[in-house]
Amino acid sequence: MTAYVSPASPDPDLAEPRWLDADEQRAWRAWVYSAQLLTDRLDRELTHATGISHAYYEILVALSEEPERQMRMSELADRCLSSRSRLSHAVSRLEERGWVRRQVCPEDGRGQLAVLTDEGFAALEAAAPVHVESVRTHLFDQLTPEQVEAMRDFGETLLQHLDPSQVRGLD
Amino acid sequence: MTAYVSPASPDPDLAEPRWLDADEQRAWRAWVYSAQLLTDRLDRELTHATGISHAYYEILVALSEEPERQMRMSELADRCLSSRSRLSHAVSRLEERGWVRRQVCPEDGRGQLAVLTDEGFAALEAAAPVHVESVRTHLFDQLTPEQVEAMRDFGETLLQHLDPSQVRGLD
DNA sequence: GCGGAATAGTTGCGCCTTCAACTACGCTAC
DNA sequence: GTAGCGTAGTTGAAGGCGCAACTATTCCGC
Repeated sequence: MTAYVSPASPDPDLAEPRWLDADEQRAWRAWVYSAQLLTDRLDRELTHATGISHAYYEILVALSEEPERQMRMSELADRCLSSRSRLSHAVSRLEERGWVRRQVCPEDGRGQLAVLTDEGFAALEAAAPVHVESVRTHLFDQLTPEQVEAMRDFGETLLQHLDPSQVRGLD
Repeated sequence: MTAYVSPASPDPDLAEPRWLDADEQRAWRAWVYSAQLLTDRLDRELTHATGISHAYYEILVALSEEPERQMRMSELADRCLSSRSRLSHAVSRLEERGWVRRQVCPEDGRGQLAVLTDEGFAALEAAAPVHVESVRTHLFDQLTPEQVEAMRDFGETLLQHLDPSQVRGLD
């Protein structure tokens, strides 16, 4: 830890970069690669088997978990880690499929409610088994219980830093 | 483990879905959220500070690590977890910036070599400190050494399943 | 060598996402 | 009540990416 000490500057622009050592590099790359491969694989399998991308699937799931199967657009965007713009476009596409419908919010005339239709719920019910099987195959079946626990710990630690408000949504 | 046993069918389409229990659900969500938030954050910080997206950055890094700073298009695509099409598009953009140049491969007339230019290398050198600082701030600074080790273990396990050929590239 | 299959890479189209500009409504102060 | 500001959500243009179709070259059997 004393091999190289850069001046303790408060401004990262001026300080010597805190480069990764070989072990950190390896850990970092293992994470980047595995995370991208896993998300790509799950998205592709879901899309090809059901015609629903993971992004759209997440929207349907979020709505289905609400008591009335409806949500304010902004809440839905936050829940799905989506920008408002992105969600707006996505809901338009889902409306075209007849899976979601927009409705003005009674309490706030500016707001919109996204409502999951019965057709949307049926589409979700059809897609869910496909998705859970992918997640089992490519994630849980590959891991020991200890690794699953480590994954949870790791994920929650990061989540606490990156977006503490989402930690509450884990149940 | 005996509470619910579905018939052991070889065909996932016919078997009862292997739903996630509450703990698995929680671990899964923590991972999905944290992975997406982290990749989004890193990509955004890099893009805003340097004008280079993480996808483009990866291409420059891969080329810079080669002895001659050049690579066959297909090798580069594999290394960057990119489709050939995607890489071809990306290299065209990087060529427009003067950071990469295409060159026919002497050994194989079908092949192309992507070559990192001096300008491209300079752009990478300017961007690297920004990126490493983001990775430190949002990842390593948040984790204990044990969590880093668990992250590596987890990543390598998944990588071994999803794309064993990439395991060798970790160094 | 030559015909057919396989491989390397590119291209155009369409969908998705981002960004900035925009509309519409609500809230507060005066 | 109305001016001004903040919030909710939408829109259109521009760029990234996947897919399928395409060209060009090499490989292989004969």
